[in-house]
Amino acid sequence: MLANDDTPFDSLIRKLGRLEPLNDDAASAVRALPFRLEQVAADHHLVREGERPTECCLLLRGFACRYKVTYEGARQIVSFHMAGDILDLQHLMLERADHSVMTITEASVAWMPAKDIRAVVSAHPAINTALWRDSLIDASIFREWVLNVGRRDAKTRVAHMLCEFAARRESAGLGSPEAFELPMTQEEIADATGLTPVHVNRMLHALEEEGVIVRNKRHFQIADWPRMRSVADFDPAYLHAAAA
Amino acid sequence: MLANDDTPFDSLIRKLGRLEPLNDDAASAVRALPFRLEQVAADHHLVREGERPTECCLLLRGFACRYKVTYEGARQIVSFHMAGDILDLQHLMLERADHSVMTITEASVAWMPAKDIRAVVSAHPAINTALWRDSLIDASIFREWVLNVGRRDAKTRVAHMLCEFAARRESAGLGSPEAFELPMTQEEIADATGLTPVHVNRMLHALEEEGVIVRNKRHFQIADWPRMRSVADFDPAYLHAAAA
DNA sequence: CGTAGGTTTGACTGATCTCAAGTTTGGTGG
DNA sequence: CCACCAAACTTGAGATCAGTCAAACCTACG
Repeated sequence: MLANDDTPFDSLIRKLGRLEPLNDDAASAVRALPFRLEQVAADHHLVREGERPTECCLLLRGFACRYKVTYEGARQIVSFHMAGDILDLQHLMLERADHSVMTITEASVAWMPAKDIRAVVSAHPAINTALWRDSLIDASIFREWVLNVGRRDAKTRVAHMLCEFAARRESAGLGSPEAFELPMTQEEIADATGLTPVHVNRMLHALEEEGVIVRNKRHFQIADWPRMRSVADFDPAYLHAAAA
Repeated sequence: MLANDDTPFDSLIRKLGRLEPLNDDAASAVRALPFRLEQVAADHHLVREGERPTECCLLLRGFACRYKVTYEGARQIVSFHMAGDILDLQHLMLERADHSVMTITEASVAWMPAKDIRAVVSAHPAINTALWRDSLIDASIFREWVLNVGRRDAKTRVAHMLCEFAARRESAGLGSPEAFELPMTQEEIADATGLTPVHVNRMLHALEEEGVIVRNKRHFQIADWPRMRSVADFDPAYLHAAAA
C-alpha cells in the first residue's frame, strides 16, 4: 500500500521531470518535502470553495474532480484528475479556493504544506519551471473545455471527454488508451460536459452503435481510434504532453 | 500616444505590483526589457494556433480575445483582454500555441522576447510570483467560463459576461463599472458565451426590459448592480482581484 | 449616396431537457 | 447463500430553450 511507501513522491518526480529535467538535488528536495498521507472514500471533499487552504494535495491513487456550482445549484465539473496530479497547485499563490475538489473514487492523497513547496520552488528553478508549466497545461485544458462545452454538440462532447481521459491516462503511465475502466458515473460525465445524465446515456449508446466504442458496464474500449478522434474532434496538442 | 511613450510598461508594473510587491530593482528590470511596439487594426491576429511564438505580447491599448475553433469551424472565444493584460504569457513555458489571439479593436501592443522575460523572472522572485499568479488567475477565469457556458442559461451567461467585463475593467483602472463602452460585437459575445448572435441580441433586449441594463448602441449602463449581480449569478471572487 | 458590417425581428425547427417509470448492479445483512 | 436496497443505468414521451433561416433596418464611412 502506498500508505507504507517511503517515497510517495516518485510518480510526482517522474512527472515533474517530464515537464522540466530535474537534477538529483532538485529531486531530493522534492523527496524531502514534509507530507501527511490520507486515505479517503469516494465523494469526499478535499477542498471546498471559499476556504483558505494552507496545504496542497497530491493524488497518489484513485480519481478526483474539481467543480463549481451555480446559484441554482447546478454543478459543473471543470477537470478530472488521476494519480500523480496535483489537485490544487493554485493555492501556492492564491489565497482562496475559487472551486471545490473532491474524490470520485476511493483515493490516497498526500498533503504538503504550501509554504514548504514554496521554499523548494524558490530554491530550485527547475521545480519552479516544472510546476508553473504544469499549471499552464491545466489552463490549456480548461480552454479546451470551454470550447468543448460551448461549441460542440452532445455526442462530440462526450466522445471528446473520453478521448481526453484515455490520452491523459496514457501519458501519466497508467495504461493503454485502447481499453480502460472509467471511474466516473454518467452523472459525473454529464456535469463535466454540461449535459444531463439522460442525454449522456443516449450519446454513449449512439457511440456504441456507430462502432467507435465498445462498452461493458464502466469498461470502455476505443474500437477505432482514428474514427474516434474524428467523431470527438480530438487533437491532443492542447495537452502539451511531453512525448510520453 | 503610447507609441511615443518612453515607458509603455508602467501599467504592467502597476499590475504586477498589485499581484506581488515589486522592489525598485525588480521594477527597473521590467522597465529595461527590450520590446517592439506595434499598432494593429481590429481583427488582426497576434498569435495563431499551432505557431511557436518566441515573443510575448503585452496589450497597451485596445481590446483583444483568445479563441479556439472546432473542426466544423465554430469559434469559441475563451477570454477577453484589455490594456495591461499579457496576452500569451503561457509561451514563456509552452512551445506551441494551443489557441489563437486576435484584436477586436484597433490596438497597440508591445512584443517582448520570451527569453528576456525568462531572464528577468529568474533574477527576480517577485516577478516570478507575480507572473505565475497572473497565469493562475487566468486559469480561474477559464474555470468560471466553463461553468458559465456549461451550466447557466442564455440570459445569465450574457449578463455574467457583462459583469466580468465591467469588473475587470474597473480593477485594471480603466473606469467605473457603472457605465462603459463595450468593445465587442454581439457576434463576439455569442462566440464567448456559446450562443448565436441572434439569441444574444434577444437576451440583451430581455436584460434591458427587465431594467438591469440601459443600452445605447455599444454604450452600456448597469442600472442596478445588486440586481444585475443576481441575474448574472456573478460573484467576483474568482477574479482574485487585489482590492483594487 | 452606396455599401458593408452590425443589429433587429419573425416564423419555424430541432437538439437537448424534463419527467417518470423501469431495469440492472453491487453491496449488505439476515 | 439469498433477499433486499440504494445507486446507477436505461428507455419513452412530451416540453422548451436556443438554433436556423431569412429579411429588414440602421449607421458609419468612403
